[in-house]
Amino acid sequence: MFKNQKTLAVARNLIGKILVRRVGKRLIREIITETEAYVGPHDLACHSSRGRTKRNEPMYDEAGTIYVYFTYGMHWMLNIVTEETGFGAAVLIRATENFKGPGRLTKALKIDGSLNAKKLGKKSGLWIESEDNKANQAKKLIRTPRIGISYSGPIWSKKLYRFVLRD
DNA sequence: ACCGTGATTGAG
DNA sequence: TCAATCACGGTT
Repeated sequence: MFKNQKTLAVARNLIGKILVRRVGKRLIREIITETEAYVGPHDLACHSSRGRTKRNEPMYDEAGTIYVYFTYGMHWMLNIVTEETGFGAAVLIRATENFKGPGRLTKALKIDGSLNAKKLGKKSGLWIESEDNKANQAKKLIRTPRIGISYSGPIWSKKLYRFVLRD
């Protein structure tokens, strides 16, 4: 699903799907309720817009790669890489049903830099359940501008690239 | 509205 | 080197 769709479509379609995290023997299953699309190097809010750096290197790997980075001295952000290898686009998972906010989500699911650049799947212990669920079939989406990216200027900061599942 | 917190970045 | 910034969250 990450390879064959545009980043915006991936962001939209991830809403309502189930994010699964293995921590020890336990599986945490969470319905994704909020995502944001970072659509490529032309998108001034996207990390790839300023070229390849050590931090954003995983964004240039194949679709389905996990891109986790640390910000504000405290928080890990979880992204899934999209589009063609070498392009530099991703979807930020901002929240699930029980964990609102990207920093709280990663904390709850024990997601940190050790997952960076790994692939979604059983091996890494983080994946998306392929089956749709009821919430996905009946999903009612709201689109808004992305959060916390005012630095990207008047055009990109206004794009409706954030998707939220209506409560 | 303000600030903690520390890695990352780009400028010098 | 170094200062500014930051895809946040908790508190005032």
